Amino acid sequence: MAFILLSEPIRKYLYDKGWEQLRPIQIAAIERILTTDNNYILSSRTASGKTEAAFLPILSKVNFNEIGVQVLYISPLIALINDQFSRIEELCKYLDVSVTKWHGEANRTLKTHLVKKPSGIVLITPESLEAMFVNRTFYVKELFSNLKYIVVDEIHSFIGTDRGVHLKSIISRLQNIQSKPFIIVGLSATIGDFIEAKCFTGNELNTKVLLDRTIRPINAHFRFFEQESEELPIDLLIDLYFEIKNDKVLIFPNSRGRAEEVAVKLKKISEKENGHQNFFSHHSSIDREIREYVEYFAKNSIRQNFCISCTSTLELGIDIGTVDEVVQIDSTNSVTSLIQRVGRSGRTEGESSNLFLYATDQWNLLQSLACWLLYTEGFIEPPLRNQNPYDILLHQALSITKGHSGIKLNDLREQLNKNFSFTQIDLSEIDEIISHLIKIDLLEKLGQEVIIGVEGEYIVNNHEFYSVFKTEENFKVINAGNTIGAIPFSPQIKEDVNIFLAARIWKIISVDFEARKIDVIRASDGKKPRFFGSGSAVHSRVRDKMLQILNCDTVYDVLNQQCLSEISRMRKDFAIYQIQDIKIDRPFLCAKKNLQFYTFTSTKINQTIDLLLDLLEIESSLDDKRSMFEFELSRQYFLKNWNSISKQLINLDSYLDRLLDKNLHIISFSKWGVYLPKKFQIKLIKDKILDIPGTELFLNSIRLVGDI
DNA sequence: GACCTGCTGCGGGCTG
Repeated sequence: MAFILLSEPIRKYLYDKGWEQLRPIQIAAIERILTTDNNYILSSRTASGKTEAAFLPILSKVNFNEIGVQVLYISPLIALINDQFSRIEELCKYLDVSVTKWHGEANRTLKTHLVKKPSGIVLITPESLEAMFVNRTFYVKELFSNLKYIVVDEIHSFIGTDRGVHLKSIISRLQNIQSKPFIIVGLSATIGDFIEAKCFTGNELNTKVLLDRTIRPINAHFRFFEQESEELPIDLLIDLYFEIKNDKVLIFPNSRGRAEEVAVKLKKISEKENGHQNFFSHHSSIDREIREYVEYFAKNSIRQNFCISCTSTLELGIDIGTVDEVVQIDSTNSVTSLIQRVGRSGRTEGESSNLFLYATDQWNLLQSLACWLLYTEGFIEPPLRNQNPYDILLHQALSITKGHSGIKLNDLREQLNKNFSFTQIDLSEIDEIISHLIKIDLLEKLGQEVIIGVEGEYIVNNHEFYSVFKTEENFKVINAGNTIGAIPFSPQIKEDVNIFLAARIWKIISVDFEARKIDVIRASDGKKPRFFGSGSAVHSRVRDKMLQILNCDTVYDVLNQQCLSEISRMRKDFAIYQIQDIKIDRPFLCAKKNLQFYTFTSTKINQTIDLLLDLLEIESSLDDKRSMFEFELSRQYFLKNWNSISKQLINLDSYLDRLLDKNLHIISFSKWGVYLPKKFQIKLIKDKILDIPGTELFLNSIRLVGDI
């Protein structure tokens, strides 16, 4: 059925390709896209043919003889655009349709060709679209006012993020210049909840989800090697080496520094054992060319084995070919992340694949097991709902004003008000934000018009303006004129120190603070580089599961003997609290020197409680990995205050108000939030860092058990 | 001891 619906050239393409059958998601997509005008979210795991599922029917349906770009493909990564370009171009040869890459590193001459004769398909990033709206408002209309389809790849990576709100706003602005609305097709990995995904099109009711839940059978193996120093246990590395030496492997050690440590040390072991030398590291601090070489090597090594030690740079769908095994060292912070990483292995249809989960301490073992169990139960964290994106609205207000080279105040208000990315924000709030922008000279009012103000010019004319996320400042690492990568400054960076980078060892020869350059030469021993960063939040379901594991006697067959005995040691430790009901009982211990309180709840709720304790001037320290607070107080004093803590939630606004006076740093997580009126900064902090309703529910339902 | 993502316009120098 599906095959017959496709146009003649597309059928020829399939025939030439020798595809004997289409995948389920492709059949469903072809039938629906070709026979309805709905928006669609195509959801299935990595490498299940989602790109073709979208493009086979779209290319069959669209008449490319019309003037203007007909199909716009939006991707979160340049690397993905380059990957997809060759696939889409191959398809388009059958139709005589032009395909143009448009991103910061794409060929300018080809971009100019497109502007002269707008047609066919364009592959672009959200930031490049933003830049076009800002600098070439006229071209946006010429190019994109006759669009038929927008395809958003890896849409899950945008959902619940600032970048997603930004992209939604851009799509809304594009929809505004059409005479007939375009259709949106989102491509997504398996996600927990589709409401937010559907909202991405601006028309939830008219957006349908096509879901292929088929998952590959995974054999999980847990291992435990306690880490006693700063470095990974050598036993762990040796055990790991013998597990992976004859395979194609991805290792996720959770940080850039550790990724380097793992790559360098495994390579050393392999040297001794006369094994292969294809050990690489892959993360944001490694130069793009070197990363591309690693990806190229992996994709093209049919016979040779390899091992890439990486961070989340290899979580998204960059094509690296077949991977036999995935190794996770210490726990992911979410089930979502675990699913993404597992999805990278065993790309051959019907084959089961191996997952090794190493832990270097008890709490990582417990969290890792909790994530794995939730994964097997089918739980996935629901995406965050960004209810109050005042900061992104502010950014878009500047973008629209700059793009129009001045705009009537009423038009600006109206454009922001009808933008479907900001439906939660009232017109009166938009007015307040615009007035504030005028007050701080980012905008200037001239009669009925607003233009970019004196202070605003610095902001909008900087290339940092096109993105809504912040980036750390880096020092370039250079060896004999070749860039190895770029790392953020840390006290460790000084002459004569040896560091790992790009799976090699380097000695720092000189540091140029002015030019932000580090010169290095090869060395034979050293230490992993240090990186500082903020962590990500753990969902309360993961913490619930951790407590549940501690409070039962199930013997999990994925655990080896060592892991089992660690878990039973923890169970023994927690048995003293005599937990009856894991939903409400939370362990409380009066130790020799301090009080300990285990919340077993989400990172956000912990952070909110931490703030409430500050407000009450109760000194405490939060260890979020253990989900535990420690206090150096008497039990009586703590309990007296604890009972009234939830009442303090109403004082949070005024407390945050005072905090913002003292310390602007607390809003610095938001690139554009720093320019908002204080009232909105407070709302933003409550929305993004804290969880007020969750904390209220938590505090009102739990019961302390143990030394009570 | 905690991740990742993107980037215009303009001018100068060089090549064919």
